[in-house]
Amino acid sequence: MSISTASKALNNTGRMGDETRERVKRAAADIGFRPNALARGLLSNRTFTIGLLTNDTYGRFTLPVMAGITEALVDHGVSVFLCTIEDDPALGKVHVDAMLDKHVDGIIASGKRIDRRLPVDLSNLPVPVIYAFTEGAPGSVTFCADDYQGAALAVEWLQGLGRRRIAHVTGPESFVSVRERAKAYRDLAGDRLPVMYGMWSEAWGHEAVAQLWSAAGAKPDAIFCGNDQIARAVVDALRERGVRVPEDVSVVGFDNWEIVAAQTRPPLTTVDMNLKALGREAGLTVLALAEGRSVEPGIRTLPCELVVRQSCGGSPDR
Amino acid sequence: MSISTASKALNNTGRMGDETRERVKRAAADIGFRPNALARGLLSNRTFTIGLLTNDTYGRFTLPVMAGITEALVDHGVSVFLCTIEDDPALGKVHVDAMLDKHVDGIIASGKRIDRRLPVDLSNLPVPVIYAFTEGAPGSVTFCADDYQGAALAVEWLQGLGRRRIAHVTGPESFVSVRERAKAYRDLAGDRLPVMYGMWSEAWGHEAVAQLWSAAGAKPDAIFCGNDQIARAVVDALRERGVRVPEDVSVVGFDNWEIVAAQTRPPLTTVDMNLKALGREAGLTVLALAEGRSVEPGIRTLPCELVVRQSCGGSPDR
DNA sequence: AATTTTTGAGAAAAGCTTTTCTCATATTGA
DNA sequence: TCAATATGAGAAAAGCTTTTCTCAAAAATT
Repeated sequence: MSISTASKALNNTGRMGDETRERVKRAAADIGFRPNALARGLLSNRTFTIGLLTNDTYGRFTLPVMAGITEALVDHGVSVFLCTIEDDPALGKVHVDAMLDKHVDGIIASGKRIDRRLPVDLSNLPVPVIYAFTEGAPGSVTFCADDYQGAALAVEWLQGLGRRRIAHVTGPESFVSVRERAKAYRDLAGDRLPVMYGMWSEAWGHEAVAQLWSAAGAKPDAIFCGNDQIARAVVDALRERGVRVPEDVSVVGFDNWEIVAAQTRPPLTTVDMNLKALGREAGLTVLALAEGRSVEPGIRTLPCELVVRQSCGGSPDR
Repeated sequence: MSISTASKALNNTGRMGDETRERVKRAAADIGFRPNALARGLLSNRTFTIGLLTNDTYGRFTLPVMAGITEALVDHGVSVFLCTIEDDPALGKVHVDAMLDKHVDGIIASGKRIDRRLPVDLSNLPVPVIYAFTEGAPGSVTFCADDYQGAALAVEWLQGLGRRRIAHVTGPESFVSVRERAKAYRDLAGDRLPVMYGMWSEAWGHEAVAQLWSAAGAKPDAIFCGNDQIARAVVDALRERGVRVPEDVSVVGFDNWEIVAAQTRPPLTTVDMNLKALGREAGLTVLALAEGRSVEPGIRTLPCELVVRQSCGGSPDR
């Protein structure tokens, strides 16, 4: 039995008798033959390997993205190198070089905010690069969540529950995500209340509630928060003041960070950015690029969805 | 110029004139030559690639471990495949097979608790396997944190601050980690107070405080918590009751989960399991195994350390 | 029955390095 | 000056697949 015959039998290629083909396959299965992906890659220029590059140390955003990528690609036999580069360009270069040496089929760049570049140069690489939840190079394909739409979802939900004095407590104005969300808030909730920019911390949530409740005049009946950590703090601060959530005030978060949203009392209704779906799309897209299919460049925006828990009233609570 | 001469020049091997060697190196640098790791691996049976397998979806434990592995191995040119298998054996097999096909030099199995196996068979693999923060197969090398020592650190710290009625609010007794920590607590703090087993949730932290403060008799002057989430809830619950932390009661957590420990008011003094160091050791160990060096099997326990913030009093607070 | 077509299987090359061996030239010593 | 040694460089094989080409035997056609 020649090597080439065996190869053709196993790959269902070439011409040969059905009986021979079967016999080869059986023998291969018997001895547990697994073709060497390296030799294969050497020939085909495909390694069924991609790299995921991120500066998101805690994995808050990158892990869901990664889960989506893996889910989409594992069926295609693709494995993923995860490289967490803090904000160190030298380290970034080392990792990228390592990936290139290993001939990854493509690279997905990700991060912790959509308006910052990774501290590493990904232009003119010999492999396709696509961006997911981080700022992409011009002319590249970039995936990100639709902050405006997500925020609109939140505000409309509050309005649908009859809330009319909705406050918006959010992160630093320097984030585009923050500005997008604030824009949706202003467009929909009017501008009776100013947007409260601050920090991504619980401390700011407490502080914001203190400001709102110490101001003169009518208090808000709903607070739309820029992320779940702020929302959690807001809920805690309200409880400490004896304000009931959701009876007196509805609170919506952003991110659907399980670990925060589900542990808050009451659990947070919050906007989910569908990062897993984003990862899935990104994965499928590098794969397409790697296979030589062409893909329209540009920014692809994926819709968010609202996860309803109990911090607003509405359906899943009493 | 022959290919073999070039190879020898670049690898500083073989005999040749210094001038030739230099010339080759310069030329290689000029054209940006990078040796193909696949061809290299085909020959040397080393791919400078390892797999990290985990069922820890949120990356709470695995990400620090991964950071350690990467940190230790990136200098050796090793890249890491991250495979998150929920608790799905089929998915696990797919991922392991994919890694084997790609001829990883070794596999590190990790997880979210040290007394559960990953739902996948890693015995009789053609590559070395080591375990980090998950239960290993008999005869394997396993790394884990020293729960007893970590807990002792916490209790002794409280005692050093003059606390005498120390309570222990922790997770489910089914976890060995919980039992180990409880053992240290009992050995050191005596058994005036029963260990309070419960769940890994904030709800349990609140509940436990309610139980402690509704019981008759003297109240605790310190609470050693089984993890940071419980600790956080305990701190919140105490504050709600008007009990001052750390003036009236000191609280220690476990895990040093930044995102919880640092956001708690006051920030938590807590035990850090040094997962990054654990990852580093694990990485270096697979590498050793991959290079054919022999390694003593068994369970290696790495010491925890106490991270002092403000929830106990003591140094970094007023 | 002789020739053409079809069919099945093997040989060889390619993909990129590294390593071992061989060989020609330069150098040293007698 | 001639033989023996040292030195530098190239040829070839190996590592594992896949693909293209070649070729012999079987089948079909005239």
